[in-house]
Amino acid sequence: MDKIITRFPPSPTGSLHIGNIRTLLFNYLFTRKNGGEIVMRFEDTDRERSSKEHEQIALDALEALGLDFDRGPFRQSERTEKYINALNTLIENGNAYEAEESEGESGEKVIRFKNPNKKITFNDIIRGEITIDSTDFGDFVIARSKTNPLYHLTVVVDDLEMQVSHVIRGEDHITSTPRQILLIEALGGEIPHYAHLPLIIGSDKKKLGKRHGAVTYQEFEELGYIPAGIINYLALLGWNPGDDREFFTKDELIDIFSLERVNNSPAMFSYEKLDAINKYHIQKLSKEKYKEYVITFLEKEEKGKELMEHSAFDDIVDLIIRERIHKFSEVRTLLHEGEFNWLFATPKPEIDSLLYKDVPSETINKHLTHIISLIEQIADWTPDSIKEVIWKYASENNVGEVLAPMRMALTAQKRSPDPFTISFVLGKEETLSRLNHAQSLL
RNA sequence: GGUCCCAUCGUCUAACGGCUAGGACACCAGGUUUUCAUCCUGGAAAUCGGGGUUCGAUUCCCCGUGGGAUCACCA
Repeated sequence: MDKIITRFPPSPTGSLHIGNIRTLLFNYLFTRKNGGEIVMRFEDTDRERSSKEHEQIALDALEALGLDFDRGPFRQSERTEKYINALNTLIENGNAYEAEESEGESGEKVIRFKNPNKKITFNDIIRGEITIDSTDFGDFVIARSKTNPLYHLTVVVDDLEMQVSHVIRGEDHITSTPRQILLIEALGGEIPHYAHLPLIIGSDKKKLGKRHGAVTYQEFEELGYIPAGIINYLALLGWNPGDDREFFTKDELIDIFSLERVNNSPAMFSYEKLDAINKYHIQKLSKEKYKEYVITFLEKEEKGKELMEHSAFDDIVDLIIRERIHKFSEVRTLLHEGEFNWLFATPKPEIDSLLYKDVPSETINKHLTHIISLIEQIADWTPDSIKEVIWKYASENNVGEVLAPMRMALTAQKRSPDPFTISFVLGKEETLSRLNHAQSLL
C-alpha cells in the first residue's frame, strides 16, 4: 500500500454541500501534494433518494472549483455484483447470516454481520489512537436482502477493490469506522489509513445545514463567490499553514498542505470572513474576467442592462464597483440601493442641499461658477486630470465647501462616489449641464 | 442515556514545556480627498474549572464542567 489513493464519495441525494466540498478539498490537496490518485464514486445505493440530476450538479461544482479526479465517476448502483459476491463470501465463511424478514423487500431476509464483539483500535492521522468496543452496535445489518447491499458493505468493498490507501472524511464517521474495519478484516483486506476531519458548524454550533443559510455550491455561486475565494476560505477551516499567511491559490495550497496541520476541533462557518477572502480574490481578477462576472449579475434585470449598456460601463466597473463589493451579488444591492441613480436620471437637487454648512449661497454660487469654467477648459477628459484641476481649486479655498455642492449638483444624493469619477463617467457635456442647472438655482 | 470526539479573543487560528499569549475577520476610535466605499494608524478582546507532574504549564496526566458526533433495513 505505498501508492496514495483517495476517494470522492458523495451520495447524489442532494446538492453538494459546503461541508462535503471541504472534505473533498482536503482529499484533493493531500492527494495532489503527494502525487496520488483520486477515485470519484457516487454512493447511490439509496435508489429512492439518488438521482442523475444531483450527480450532474455535483460534477459541475467540482469542475467549477477545479477539483479534478483521476478515475471514475463510478456508481455503486452499477457494481451490485461485487457486493453480492462479498456478501456470499461473508455468509459462506460464517461472518454474516440471514436474519429477520426485510422491511423493504417482502419475502426476503436482511443480512446481518456476525459481530465478534471485541475492541477495535485504529490510528487516526488527525486524532491519534481511537478505541471503540464493537459490542456497542451488535450484529448490524449490511444488506436489505442477498441482492440489495447497504452502505457499510459497499464502502468497504469499493475501498478495497479501488485500493484506497487513505480514507479522509468527516468526524461524523468516527463511530462507524469500527464496523468497516470489522468488515475489512472479515473480507481479508488491508485496513486503510484514516483521517477524520473536524466538522464545519453553524452559529448554533451544530453541523452546518440548510437552516444556516447558503450551504450548497450553487448557492455560493449565485451569491457571487468565486472558486478561488471559496477554496481559500474552506482550506482555512480546520487547517492552517503554521504562519500568518492567509491568502492562497489552489496551487499554493497543494504545495504546503499537510494532514498533520489539520486541527481537531470543529470550525464555525463565518460569512464575514468568507466575504473578506473572496474580496481579495475577486480583486485579483483581470479587468475582463471581473467585468464578465459583473455582467452575469447585472443582465438579469432591466436596470442592470441599462447600466451595462452605458458607454462608460468599463470605467464604472473599475472605478466604482470594484472597490465596493465582496461578492458579485452585491452589484445588484448597489443597484437597488440607488448607488447609480445619478446615472439614470437627471438629478433635481434642492437648493438647501446644495449649501454646505452655513456658507452663504453667494459663495457656493461663486465656487460652482468657477468649477464650470475650469471644467470647460479641460481637454484631457480623464478622472485624474479632472481631479487635478478641481482639487487644486478646492484646496486653495475650502475642500468641503467646493466639493460637497459639486457632488450634490451632479447627483442630488447624500451618498455617491467622488465628484471626479462621477464627472468623468457622465461626460463633459452632461457634467456642465448639471452644474449649470444647479448654479442657476442659487 | 451508552459510546466516541473536542475545548486559546465574538469567530477562524498561532505559540520545541520557557519573552508583555501572535495574526486575521468582525467591532470601536482617529486619520487620509467633502458623503459612501477604499486605504492607513491605533484600541478593546482569549488560554472552561480543579487537582497533579515540573524550576516553569496554553502545551503533559487525571477529575469535573461544557459543547458536539453517533447509536437506521440513510449515506
